[in-house]
Amino acid sequence: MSQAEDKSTKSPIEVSIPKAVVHRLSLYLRELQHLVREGNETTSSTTLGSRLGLTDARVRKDLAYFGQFGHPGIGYRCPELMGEIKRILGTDRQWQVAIVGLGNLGTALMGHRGFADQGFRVVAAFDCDPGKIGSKIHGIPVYHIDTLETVVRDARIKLGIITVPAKAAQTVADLLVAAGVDGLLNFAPVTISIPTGISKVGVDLAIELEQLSFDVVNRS
Amino acid sequence: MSQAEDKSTKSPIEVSIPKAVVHRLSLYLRELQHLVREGNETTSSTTLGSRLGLTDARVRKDLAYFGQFGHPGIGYRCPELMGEIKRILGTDRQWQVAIVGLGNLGTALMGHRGFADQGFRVVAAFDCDPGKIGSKIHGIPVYHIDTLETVVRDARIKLGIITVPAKAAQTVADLLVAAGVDGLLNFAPVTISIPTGISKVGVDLAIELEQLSFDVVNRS
DNA sequence: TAGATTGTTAATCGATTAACAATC
DNA sequence: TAGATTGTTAATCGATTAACAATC
Repeated sequence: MSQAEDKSTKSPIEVSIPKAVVHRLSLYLRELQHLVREGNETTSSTTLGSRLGLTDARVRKDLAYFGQFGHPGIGYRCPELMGEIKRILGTDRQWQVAIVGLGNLGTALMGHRGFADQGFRVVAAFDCDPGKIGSKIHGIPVYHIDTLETVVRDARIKLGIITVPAKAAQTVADLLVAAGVDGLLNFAPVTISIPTGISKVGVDLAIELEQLSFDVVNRS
Repeated sequence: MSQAEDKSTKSPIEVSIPKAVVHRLSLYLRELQHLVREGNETTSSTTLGSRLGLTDARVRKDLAYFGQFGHPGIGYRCPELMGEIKRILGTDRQWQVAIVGLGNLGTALMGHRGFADQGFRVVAAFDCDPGKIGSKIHGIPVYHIDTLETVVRDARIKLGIITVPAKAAQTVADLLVAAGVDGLLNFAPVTISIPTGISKVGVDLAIELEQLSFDVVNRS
């Protein structure tokens, strides 16, 4: 029964991966980037864990979901593990990203250094303010939202960032999906509906402050 | 032994509340705000849950951590429940907030509507660019970072938002803590260390995109 | 070899769901 | 009363931790 167990090749999704694990994968990647900058060639689950407030067992278990990346007695080689995590997260490639809604936040995100650093390139922005359309912000062209479908298709944009007011978010989501994007990052404080097969992540910055507020009020 | 069980008054922290529960509390609050805007006076755990992709049991269980807010046969009265959640989150009051680091993101957050809507008032901003100091952005005064301690104390600022580059984040965190803030919202992509008793929430926007990327690449 | 550290199994812990008596 | 919906208990499910043989 256990004749030809396929050990080395973990093909995409045999077991479904908990969201928390994927999130920590990003944390590991970020920490590895720091470690490399500090001149480390290898690291260990203990180091990685203690820097992030996790147990060493947790780190090893998380990575074990995806394969065997460590070396007993040695630890993990930083560049190697970084490569593996990027491959798993899908950031071993460049993603073309569109931003819709050029209020304060949308405009800021067009120039957000952290996106470029991790392989996300904002290549188009959309708004309906005639004063902005046709201009470039942070070197990125601003288009009228009516041209979204064409521009998104032509530029092979696969991820969309929604920074419009809450009441416009669903409409914009529908537009982006119709234009063929695969995933949406939604900053509007509403739950948007999307077809199955499309991915979605929601970020509500006020919620983060609320979590902080709770913590402050209820700490012992 | 079970004589004088204290049933009605759930005093702060008997059992420690899972983070996930507190996060959903914010989601409930947001959804209740929408429901009220749509003209609903009451709602149910089923409605609330299905709008957020949760089971009704989950909603009731989450709320039960904090008390009995519902009415059997009727459901939850929206304004009542909103009030309770705000009280639990600590957003039944106004918080004075400072932002440190006026790059793209910091500047944008100074005018972020969502913060004000939930009771967070950005009352001071700090940078070290002489071109910005003394000016007002979105009506908020910009100070030199050297004056942080005085300004933060005088304005009774209890929450700090860090939007400086990664390498400056720890220094800024130390400054804010020394000035007497109780909580930090950190947008720099590093783990910052803070004394016990101080609260911290970290947001790395690139991580959110990485989670999206993973989802897109690994969906079935 | 001795020391370090992995990947993985078993034991623990915690969170979620299902079910239902109690209540309006 | 009948229908709706709560708060809560018990059962299930999943994630975390501890421990350790295997390996460099």
